[in-house]
Amino acid sequence: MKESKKIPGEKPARSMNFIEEIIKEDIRNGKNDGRVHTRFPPEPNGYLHIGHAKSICLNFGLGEKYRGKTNLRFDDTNPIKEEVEYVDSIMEDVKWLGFDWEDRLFYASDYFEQLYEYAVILIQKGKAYVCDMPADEISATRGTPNRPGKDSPYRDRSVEENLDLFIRMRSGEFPDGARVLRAKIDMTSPNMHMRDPVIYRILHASHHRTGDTWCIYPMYDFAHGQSDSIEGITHSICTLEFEVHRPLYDWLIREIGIYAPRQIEFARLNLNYTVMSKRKLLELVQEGKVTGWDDPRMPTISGLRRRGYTPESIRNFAEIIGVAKRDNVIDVSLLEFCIREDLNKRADRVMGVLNPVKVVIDNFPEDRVEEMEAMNNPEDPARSTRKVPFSRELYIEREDFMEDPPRKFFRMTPGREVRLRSAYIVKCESVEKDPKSGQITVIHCTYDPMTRSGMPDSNRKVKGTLHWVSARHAIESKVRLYDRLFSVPDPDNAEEGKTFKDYLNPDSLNVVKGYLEPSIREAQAGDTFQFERKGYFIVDKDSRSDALVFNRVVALRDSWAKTGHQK
RNA sequence: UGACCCAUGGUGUAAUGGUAGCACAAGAGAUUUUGGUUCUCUCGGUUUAGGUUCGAGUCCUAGUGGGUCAACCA
Repeated sequence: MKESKKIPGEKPARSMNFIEEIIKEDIRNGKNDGRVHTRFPPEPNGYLHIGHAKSICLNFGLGEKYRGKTNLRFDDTNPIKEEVEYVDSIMEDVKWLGFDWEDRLFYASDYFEQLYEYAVILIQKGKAYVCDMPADEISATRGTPNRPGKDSPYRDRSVEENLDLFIRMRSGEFPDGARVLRAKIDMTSPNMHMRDPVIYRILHASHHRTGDTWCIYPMYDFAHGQSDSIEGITHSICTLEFEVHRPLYDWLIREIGIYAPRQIEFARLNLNYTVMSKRKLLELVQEGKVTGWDDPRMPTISGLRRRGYTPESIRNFAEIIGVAKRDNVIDVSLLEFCIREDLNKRADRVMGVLNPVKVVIDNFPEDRVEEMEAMNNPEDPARSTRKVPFSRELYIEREDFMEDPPRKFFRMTPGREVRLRSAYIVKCESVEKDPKSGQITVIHCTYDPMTRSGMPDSNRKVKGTLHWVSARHAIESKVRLYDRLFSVPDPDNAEEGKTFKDYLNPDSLNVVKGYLEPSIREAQAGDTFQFERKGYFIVDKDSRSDALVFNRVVALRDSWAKTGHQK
């Protein structure tokens, strides 16, 4: 049966992923009156990363696509790990990605009273009991995936006793760990999560929102599904590892007798050459392996933002990688493709030399300065042009000159003409070297005055075009060249005796001095540029108008370097 | 000695019993005042064995491989 009936708001561009299929089917069947309501439920115990971005784009994207709603809900049931700093950063990141939860900002802690009442319902139904065993005993009697667990000796307490004990747990009568509330399900279930899971624990800890109001806190399993239910979530989308929780999710909602959302699991994003666990990212931050959660090498959203990734590029990335149930490792080159594609259209071009060697145009008058007109973005002529000063002494990239070049080297070499971008065609006549090191100190050239850009002779065919900057007009600035944080594709998979940190790339950051054309002076933090022939760069927040700081977002594709001729 | 989930080019992801397609990566060429961009082309895939069917990537069974589950974390 092939029905090609379009659901309003649906884009025909891409085929549907399995979650969209499910939603489409639910809409067709009139489930939830055709309503679609999702949520993004982070725990505020760390910064969001690109994997969360996938989930955010999925959940909010579904909301947009099916004209539904998406809530932002903090899953804040563990006061020991959670902090306001994280709440703030998460909201900033979701907003920055371009999503809007409107008036639907929620916290699981908003529901603590309701959740408590749900627990009481369970107790009254004889479906939950207070267990006095210490944590290690509960663990020991839970069995293993292969072996069934054993009933707790407290399993058959009366409803009255359970109620009394639970009330006293709440009132603070017992110390941490003294008792827990457990769901009474089945200690022999093949699913460990159904073996009388703990649903409330005693924690005399101050909560970032509820303060000291509570000393018992619900566990994830007892908070998440019920919160979904309270908010009227129709499709509760989470990652694969929660698949085994789904029977418990459904059981609790059924036993409490409340609206039942549907949990759907998808495969989380993995990226090569990085790590994606909050714990490991936290470790890198705490041990100073990076400068912070927003270090431009981090896969965090704040890190990518500081690196120069745009929200559009990340959303497009999330779209391109798709959504499925099989484990996946995405190649970082796909992420890089997405940002290059985006920045190619929007970043203005500018010339900057990162590893300079001096060029003297011997037949160019010493005191003359010419203003060259350069296009800001050849992809978009509407972006107009700018002036770039040209003078007798220039810098070019040291690797753009070779005295004794390999074949197919199109750049400057003695006796051969090359074009200086937006300026003149020049020819290298001689070089000066440091007698000790043999390193080239000055390249002497002559220029052809008839080949200024725009003149007829400038149409002459020359092999190479080089970027340059007038030495005396150059603006010196700090340029941070970033590379991948890890030197191996799968740092999580450390060999015996090593940890992921043993695979940190020692060359992930290389700070150099850049000599940039003067038009860059106006650049503001957050502005992105293409340094022609080099890559995309963003003005960092550390930048000041008299001391510019750039981060390299990503280098340009370099098909010359790939041939292996280089160096 | 378990339960559950997953299996399509190098990496992702489509194909909803009827021509295995797309993107990235890789390679070749064209264009180019960025060795960028753009354009063209090439390479390369259904985990195995059975079964159902006129027809199977798709359905069934078994195997193999991978993943998840034994916090009072989420």
